[in-house]
Amino acid sequence: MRQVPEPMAEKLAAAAGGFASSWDDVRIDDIAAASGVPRATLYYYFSSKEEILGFLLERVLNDLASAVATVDDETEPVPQRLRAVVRAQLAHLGDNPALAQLLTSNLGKASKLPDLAAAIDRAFHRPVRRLLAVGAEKGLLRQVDPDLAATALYGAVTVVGLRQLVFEGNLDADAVTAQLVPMFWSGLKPDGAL
Amino acid sequence: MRQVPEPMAEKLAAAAGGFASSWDDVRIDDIAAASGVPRATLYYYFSSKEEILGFLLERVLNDLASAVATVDDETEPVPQRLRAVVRAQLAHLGDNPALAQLLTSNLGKASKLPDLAAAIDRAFHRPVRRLLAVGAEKGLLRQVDPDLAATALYGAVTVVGLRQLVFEGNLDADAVTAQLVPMFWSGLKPDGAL
Amino acid sequence: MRQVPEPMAEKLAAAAGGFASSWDDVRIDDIAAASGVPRATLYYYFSSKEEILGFLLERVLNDLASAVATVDDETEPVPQRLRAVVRAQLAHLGDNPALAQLLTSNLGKASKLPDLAAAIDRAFHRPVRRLLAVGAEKGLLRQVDPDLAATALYGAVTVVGLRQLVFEGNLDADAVTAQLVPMFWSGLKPDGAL
Amino acid sequence: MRQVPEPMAEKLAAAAGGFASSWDDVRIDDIAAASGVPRATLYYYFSSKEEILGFLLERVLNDLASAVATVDDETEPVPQRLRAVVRAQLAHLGDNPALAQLLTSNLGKASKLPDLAAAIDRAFHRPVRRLLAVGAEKGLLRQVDPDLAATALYGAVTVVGLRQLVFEGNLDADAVTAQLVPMFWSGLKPDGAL
DNA sequence: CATGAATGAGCTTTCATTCAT
DNA sequence: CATGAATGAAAGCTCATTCAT
Repeated sequence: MRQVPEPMAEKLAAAAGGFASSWDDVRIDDIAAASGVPRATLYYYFSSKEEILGFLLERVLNDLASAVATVDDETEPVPQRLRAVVRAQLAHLGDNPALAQLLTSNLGKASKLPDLAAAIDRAFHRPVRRLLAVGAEKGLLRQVDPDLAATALYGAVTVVGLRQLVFEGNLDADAVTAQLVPMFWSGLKPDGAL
Repeated sequence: MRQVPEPMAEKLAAAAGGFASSWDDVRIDDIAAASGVPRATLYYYFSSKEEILGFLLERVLNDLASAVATVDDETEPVPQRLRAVVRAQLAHLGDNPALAQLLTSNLGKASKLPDLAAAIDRAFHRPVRRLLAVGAEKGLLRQVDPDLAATALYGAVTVVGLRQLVFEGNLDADAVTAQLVPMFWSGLKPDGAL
Repeated sequence: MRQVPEPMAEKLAAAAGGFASSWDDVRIDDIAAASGVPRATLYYYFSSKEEILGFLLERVLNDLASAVATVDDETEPVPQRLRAVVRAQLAHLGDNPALAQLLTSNLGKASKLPDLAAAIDRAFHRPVRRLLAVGAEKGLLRQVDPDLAATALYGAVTVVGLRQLVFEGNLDADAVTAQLVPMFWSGLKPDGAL
Repeated sequence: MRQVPEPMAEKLAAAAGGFASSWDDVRIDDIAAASGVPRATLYYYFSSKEEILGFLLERVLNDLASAVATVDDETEPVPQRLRAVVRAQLAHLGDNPALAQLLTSNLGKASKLPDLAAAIDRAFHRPVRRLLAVGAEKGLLRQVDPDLAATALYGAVTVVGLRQLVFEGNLDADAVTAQLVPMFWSGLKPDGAL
């Protein structure tokens, strides 16, 4: 894969907005037409259609990782940080609905896109995992396996987010955060129960 | 779609074990070869490849719905019922790893398989949603949007379950339940905190 | 490669008449159009374009081998037999000009068509080699390496034959035989010379 | 076609050593990589890929023509001259195995490379044809059509030579000459026969 | 009811070639 | 003079699907 010129990367990312469905249903011709980049030029920069998908997904995941890093203020208390991270992830889903669906619809291809798993980890799991580890260390939260808990949060956040997008058409990050975070923070049990 | 003879349905379900990857990467020939059902015969029963996927997924989801219904003892207290339902879902994932991955990898096709969304709802969302509604009604748990909470649980359960399957190769339903359910029940906050 | 139905084999052989040039300049579409066999059907029977070439060439070489076997009367004296064999080869070239050129133009692909070398041996080299071996054994001709001599005859016959086809447009097997065989039989030296 | 700088010509000729197979299987990129001449630079000097082939083949044929002219001592008797010419042709084949194969594998393109036929004539046919004409004129050899005989010799020499190269890996020009020339000079008939 | 044979439609990919620098 | 970047124009091939038996 050659170094992709930034204007072209942007054209592709913009075009990806139209590829909500399964990547296999998207033809190279569609990508070429939607992005304005000639088919053969795509193959000059990418060596396969799959590599284009990988490029798009990694790009959006890197964006998310940056966004999360930006909002995560280490001077804040852990609960607020957790809320901020989740909110950033939801907001990002809401801002990139098509790419988010593309990501979810193509997790099956993750094995063929080895870097993808790492990018998902960087964008979703790692920030949460670290937060949980720090919190647990300081006694600021219950002892849980940070890995499993981070995965559970990832699943909950993405699935809830996508569901909103699919059924509502848009995603109000604040509203969803307001529901989701307390559920994770305080649990389902009624106040006062064990 | 004609009524599929049960022996053939079982052959297909068994063969599906090999189709972990994206459904589009599976050729009709592969299905025919793996199941022993001649290609043209598949077309006698199904009208398209997609219909085969739908059949397989609905079948496994109906299994799950039954399993969940079986373990959900309405005479038990809500927390135990929640635990039993989650455990049944995880156990089912562990027993049908390939189909579980097939399901997750092909959520993107859900729009083309309208019955699929309903089957997922029956198997995953509805039992939890009802439990949460009942619990909330009786004041047995915190007020949460049952729909959103059920979705969050669905996401957490399936993503954690698949992650175990992919990384560990198998899924210990009891162990994962023991971690996941308290996390949802009591939340992440340390005992005594608000 | 599936068993090719005879009608289709004939359509292909007939169509090959138009493919005098390099095989690489012939597109699958051309073959489909010229033979009336749909492109996809060609791929049902052959697994690659190269396999089609191999099929055509082996077919014509098998024809030639049969023709040679038919005219080679073992009760005749060796010189007459040699003449008959060479004449049959030239006549065959003349009857299948396009395939003959295809054969010669694609010797470079022989390495990829392993059976081709064997078919050439059966059709051209072996009959001559045997004749030379028999003749030499009986003292009916000069001691020569039968292998090399057969190769030399093969080269002379095919190159002369093709040259006639290219420059004259047709090939008079009798006339060419009448020139070529004495040259090989009596040599270039003048009568009486050493 | 621009005047090709000699260093580049040599690089190309050297690189051609790797292109034994059909010219169509050689990509411009391969030529660029093997010769070290950038792809676009090739297009600065040649106007098409075919022109590169033509250049290479004419170059080697001109070499051969020179070599033949050098060894053909007009003061020698015809038989010795014939032997010397054939030996020179075989030696040249042995010294340029890849280009020799390239030439033979691409005779089918001769029609598109009009100069090629002329170059083959100069290198292979003409010297022999002239010798035969001179010999016949002086009664030094049997009356044969010089054109046909020269073609037969060309076919025999090149096919035998290439066969040696392919099967033995190298070509002992003296040994092959020692077998081939007597066969052409004295024929296959046993001494004393008609 | 089941199937082997056949095919239309369309895919990804390749590669010779051009051109701005 | 020389070249990296870019692309138009196919090419080979695949595969879901149909159909005669």
